[in-house]
Amino acid sequence: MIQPKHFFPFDVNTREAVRIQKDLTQQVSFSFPFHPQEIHCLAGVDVSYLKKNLACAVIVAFSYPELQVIEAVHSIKKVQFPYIPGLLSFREGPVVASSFQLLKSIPQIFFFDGQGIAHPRGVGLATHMGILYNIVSIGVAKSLLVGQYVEPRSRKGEYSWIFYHDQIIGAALRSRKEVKPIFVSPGHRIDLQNSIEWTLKVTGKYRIPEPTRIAHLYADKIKRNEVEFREYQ
DNA sequence: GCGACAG
DNA sequence: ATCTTGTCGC
Repeated sequence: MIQPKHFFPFDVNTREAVRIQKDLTQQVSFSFPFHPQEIHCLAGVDVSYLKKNLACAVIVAFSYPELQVIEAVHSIKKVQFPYIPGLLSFREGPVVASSFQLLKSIPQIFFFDGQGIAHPRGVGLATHMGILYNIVSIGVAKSLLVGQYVEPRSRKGEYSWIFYHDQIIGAALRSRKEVKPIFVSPGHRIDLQNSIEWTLKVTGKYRIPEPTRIAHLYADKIKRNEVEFREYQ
């Protein structure tokens, strides 16, 4: 299984959380460790809520390029941290960590529902988890947290940079024609250009890339107790 | 002080 | 994130 460098920090307050992020931001890497040809397994991570403070983290692993589901795991856990823009990982990180313990596959790229480095301190959920597990991660958010961008052209695949403090931190990517863009930024061990390219490679006819979209659908099944207990592979 | 603000 | 059906439009 994929082991974290250390256990996810818990019982931290806002000040400590910010301190941790400022420390983590210096550990981000942008060098992709794989040859495009050797990518055969990807994953999508999504967190939803069964009740006000009862979260469910889903991780779905896919074969690439077929994008067939190889494995799907989930864990349910009470969240102990409030939702504060910029500190999402301290709220959802613990549940995601629980799901990681159940994952047997070893995805080479993880897509997260949230920001990568397009964050006030450069450490969004994707980046934080990426560093903690030393995995390749990409942040794919449905809305912007920080920065400014000009509307990208309407064709699928078009994108514009997201600027923050005169720095390019991500891209507003048109994942589907005529539809609101998604906000892509490197999580860890990957650069922006590759983040955009890989996101497009796993994007079909929907605005949300398949990994994250399917993970979200699994969460819906769980809410309706329609979880399939079939063992994958 | 005011407004912004991932999921 | 979540509460929620049909409906307008490319």
